[in-house]
Amino acid sequence: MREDDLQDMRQLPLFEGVGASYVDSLLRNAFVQRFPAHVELVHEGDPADFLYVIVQGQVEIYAGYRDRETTISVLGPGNSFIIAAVLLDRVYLKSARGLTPTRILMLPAAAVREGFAEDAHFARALAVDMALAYRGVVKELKNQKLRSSLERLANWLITEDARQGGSGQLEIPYDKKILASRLGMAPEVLSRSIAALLPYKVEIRGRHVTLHDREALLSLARPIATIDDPSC
Amino acid sequence: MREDDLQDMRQLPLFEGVGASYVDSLLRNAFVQRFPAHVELVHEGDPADFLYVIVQGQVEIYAGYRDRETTISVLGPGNSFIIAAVLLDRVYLKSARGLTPTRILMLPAAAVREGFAEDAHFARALAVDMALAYRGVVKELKNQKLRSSLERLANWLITEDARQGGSGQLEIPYDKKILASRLGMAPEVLSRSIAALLPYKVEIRGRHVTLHDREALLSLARPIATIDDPSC
DNA sequence: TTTTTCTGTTGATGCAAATCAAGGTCTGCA
DNA sequence: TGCAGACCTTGATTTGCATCAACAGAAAAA
Repeated sequence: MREDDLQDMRQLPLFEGVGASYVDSLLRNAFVQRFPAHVELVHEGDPADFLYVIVQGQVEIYAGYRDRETTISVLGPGNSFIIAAVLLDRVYLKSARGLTPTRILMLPAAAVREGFAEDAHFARALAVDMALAYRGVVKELKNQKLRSSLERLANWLITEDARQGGSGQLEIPYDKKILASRLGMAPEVLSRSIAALLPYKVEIRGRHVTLHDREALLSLARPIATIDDPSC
Repeated sequence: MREDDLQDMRQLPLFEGVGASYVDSLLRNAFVQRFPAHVELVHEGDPADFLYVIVQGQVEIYAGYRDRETTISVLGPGNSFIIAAVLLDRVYLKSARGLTPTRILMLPAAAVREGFAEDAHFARALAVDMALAYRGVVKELKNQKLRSSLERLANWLITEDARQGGSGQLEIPYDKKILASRLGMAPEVLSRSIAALLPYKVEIRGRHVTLHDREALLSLARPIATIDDPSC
């Protein structure tokens, strides 16, 4: 790994609070890989050989069944994926592919498991990461089981707006068909749901969204902390 | 805590591989509580004051939104719940109530967090438990997003049969309306789905189920390891 | 016991969302 | 510049599931 790559990697949230010398010993066994867009990085059912950390680009986490496919989440720089499979030494439950060209840090699974046993700070960082991921999925399961398509979209818009600064102006960060899959609906339904938000003063042109009346949208969406608050 | 209670607690999977003296020091701050059926043990949105471990009885984990409610899972003896909230010192994302009278071990959250930092074996046990729980929710999310009601029921029957010994004879371990909520459907839909399984030689009388033709049911359900295999 | 309440089934109906189909728009590329 | 192939939208139709309603049977309470 090149020296300036190393510099970048040390800053990753996963290594926060972990001793510098230990981070470096982990990184010595790791490598950074570039992948073109649309390449499958991980396939569900395969043994978990690596822990992946995104350095650059967007990664879609998805899963398939029969001829169907659904997006579980879309991750960006700083996010890691499949910690649980690595820790338990089992197969991946989800697949992953880059939506853009990506730069990915790959940590050999065995080194991560050893790290968990040897360095308490690293163990804590892994556990915190996993706990956050766990709560994320629980929220998503509640989102799916308790809400209609329109409610999911409305709440996504509000949450995403907040994440992008809360100005009422936001960009959908990926294709609409990916968003539809993430929200658990067919692309056609997303199109129609967007149209259905017109009375709530939501304007969508391409990927750019303007929320002209946040109060109206809020009264439809009715977000609650235990589903929608990312800091909760 | 009484001495024979202590004996029971030391056997819990959560303490497997953890030094006996450390387990005892944890248990000194803990207590075992009995609750009558239908009592709410934990309410979503409340701060996580305790880690709960089921000693006896069944506990329904559920969540609400507006006037709706859904069952996330039903847990039994040996299972713990809300590790992630305790570890992160955040609020519970789900509520819990006993379906039967229960006996619950309650570990103060602060002690658990200290334990994670102080005892590497306990930290590992917690992390493994959390990783398994995480993978369970991921599977459930896939189950919800990728399958129809009928497919979910068919796969549940197969998995539950395997869990109960694989004899083709099984008992539904709780009310059908709880099962319906767990499977993400209205009780009426469960009734009709059961009727729809008649051509597949599934016989249901009350809570007792007989699978007369597992092959036929398998061809409908089409289970896959990354959703249905509990050991994966 | 009788009465009441709860659980589960069945029928009728309405709605949400998937599917099928066609056309328009944008993008990358020859 | 023009074409091929995406992405997205809109319309028509079907399907899956929820809802409403009524009732039977079982369990709990009087």
